[in-house]
Amino acid sequence: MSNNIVNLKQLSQYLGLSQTTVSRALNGFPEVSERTRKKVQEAAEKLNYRPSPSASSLATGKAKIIGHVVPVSEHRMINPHFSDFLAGASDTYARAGYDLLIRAATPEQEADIYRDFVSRNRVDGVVVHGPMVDESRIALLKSIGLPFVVHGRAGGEEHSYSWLDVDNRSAIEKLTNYLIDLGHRRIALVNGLESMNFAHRRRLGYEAALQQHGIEIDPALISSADMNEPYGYEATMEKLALDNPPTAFVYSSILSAMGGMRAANMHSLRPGKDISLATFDDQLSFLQSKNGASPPPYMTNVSSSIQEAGRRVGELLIAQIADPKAPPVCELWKTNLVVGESTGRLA
Amino acid sequence: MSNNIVNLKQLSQYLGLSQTTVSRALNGFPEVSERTRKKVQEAAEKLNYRPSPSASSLATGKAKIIGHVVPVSEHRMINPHFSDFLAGASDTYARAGYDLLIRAATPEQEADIYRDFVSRNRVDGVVVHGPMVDESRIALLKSIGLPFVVHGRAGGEEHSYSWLDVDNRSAIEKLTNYLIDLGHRRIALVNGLESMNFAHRRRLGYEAALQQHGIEIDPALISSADMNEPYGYEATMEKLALDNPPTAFVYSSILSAMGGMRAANMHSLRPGKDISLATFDDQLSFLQSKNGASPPPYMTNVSSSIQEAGRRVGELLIAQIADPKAPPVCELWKTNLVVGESTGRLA
DNA sequence: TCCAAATTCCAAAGCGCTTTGGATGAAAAT
DNA sequence: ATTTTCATCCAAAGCGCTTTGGAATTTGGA
Repeated sequence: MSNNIVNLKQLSQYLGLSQTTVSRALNGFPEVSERTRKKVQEAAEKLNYRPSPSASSLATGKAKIIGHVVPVSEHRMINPHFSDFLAGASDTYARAGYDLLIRAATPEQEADIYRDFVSRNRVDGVVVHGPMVDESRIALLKSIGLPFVVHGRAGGEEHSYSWLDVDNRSAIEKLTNYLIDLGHRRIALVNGLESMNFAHRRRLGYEAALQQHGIEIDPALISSADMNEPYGYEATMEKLALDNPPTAFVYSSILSAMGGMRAANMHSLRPGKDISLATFDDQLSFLQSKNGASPPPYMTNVSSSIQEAGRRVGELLIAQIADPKAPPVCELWKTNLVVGESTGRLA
Repeated sequence: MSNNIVNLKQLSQYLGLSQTTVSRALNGFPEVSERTRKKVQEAAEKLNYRPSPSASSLATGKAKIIGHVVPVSEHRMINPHFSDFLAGASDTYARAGYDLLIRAATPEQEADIYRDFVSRNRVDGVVVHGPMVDESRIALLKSIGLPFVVHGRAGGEEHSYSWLDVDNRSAIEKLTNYLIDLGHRRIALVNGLESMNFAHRRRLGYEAALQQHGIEIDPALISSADMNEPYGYEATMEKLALDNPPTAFVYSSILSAMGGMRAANMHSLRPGKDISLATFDDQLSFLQSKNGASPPPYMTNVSSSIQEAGRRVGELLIAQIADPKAPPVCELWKTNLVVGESTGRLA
């Protein structure tokens, strides 16, 4: 097991060739004969040659790294959703020879970090997480020319940059409509932070469904916050305590839906009988059983794999880095309604 | 808003100084007068100078990056535990001017990746996740001289490298003893993968508690697998179906404990009355309410913040990188028993 | 006043790679 | 046999930073 570090110079001396030729042989350039190329490759293998990333990055201006800057604010972006996204993305990156770099930053630092990234090419591109309704990063990234793909999308002109999003609006509309079809009229929405675009769109879907059926929108039935279990619990408890409580709940995340289940248990309300619960499901892996049953298996949902989204966003970004002039790619993923046991006809 | 990229050469020309002096002024070397240093700093600020990471990395051999290689195997390491750990670690890194790099790898690739990391200093150090009972990475990292800190620890000689671990054995022993004190004799252990060191130690703690009270260890009451919700559910259901089912359960993770709660509900067993559930709790943030109540709040547990662990491991690693000759630091974190409502005296 | 010791600064040599602009020799064309 | 091509290969110039080994200037002691 030799840990000897060999550099290009030594390798080329060993081979009796110039650095140029060795470099070209290794990087697949055509102006080197196949015979030499093979010889070079074998020697590189044998001497355990590995090019220095900083040196080649310095020479080429390419870092072979993709950046993720995650806000460290009140609403934490590093959560189970994020790790599942990463799991998908990092897999794509690894296959393509890219590394994944994470930088924690306060929202105020974020712009500066992008500048830092691009000015000295620490990374070749970034993925933008959690676009807001009022999003400023996109314009910034465009202006400084750093390749990026947005997970989600902003409002406004949508085809001027690459993004991958779930059709949040129609997903929640579907879910809400289903509950209405079951006879429910008092339907609560336990939403994510509505300053974020995805939550905003979900709200629109919810409202559209109600309006289509002439149901009045009751602000008391809607809440918006960072999606986690305790929030789902609190929001559900609160609404169940109303004089005229909802008979059905729509959750923006499986995490808050779990809190909702807990609240229902607390009130001895049986999901699917005394109360109906439906949720958007990101197919978080820690809730996934090997045999593929969607858990909690009895929960009515619309779902979309955030891990697959990570994988795909990675692909889009790498493609864009390879060809920065290519037109932006926008993908809108549809969701399917899966009926579980947590919803039932209004008694 | 100038995005002009200025390099050292241009900055020094602008200042009428040599690159040497400018570099030294910026990096706080003593052989430059305070007056020039101030002038240089102001100019750097004004021209928006940012040193190129690849260039300085090439020149110094320091990457200012910390690596995390995560296995992409059957048992996914990228899970809510991991993201919470990252949240802590990345915060430490950001403060110290380090970036966090993640590389996904199959277990077979892992050794090769470490070599790759060190041979061309892509990273300055790594954190080792999920040490196994039979751990080979530690010896490897020592031999190639890449600074590392282990989250958890391996067996064998323990003070030859830096680690931070929870006292898993005593934690689970405490939990089990508590259940025994409540009168339980049939106690199940829903453990993590026992090829991993932490789970192995937890098993030892469980067995120790039983043995202290002369309770026979029943293999049928013990299971070991990747810790997630469905597994917790399945394992619990399975054991409840035994002829002589357990009256209490110890879970290795809140994730599987949640599955256990679901199974209990399924059997209409009221936690704390008909059945007792206790768990190890990593204080995952998505289960944490703002006001600090530990959720599910009614669950008896021993807990330790994995996010804090991430923060601390980051500190240890950065300290070690700064002074590679310093002796290894080992921290063993104790846990406290928190009695909730999910456990009760055996009826 | 003069010389030794600080103090402050600089030119130039790397770090390890890529890439430009030839050079060399062999094969093909005249 | 002489010129043109083509296929191979190479020397050397960067990429942007750090750092070595002095040089120039200032300071302080005799």
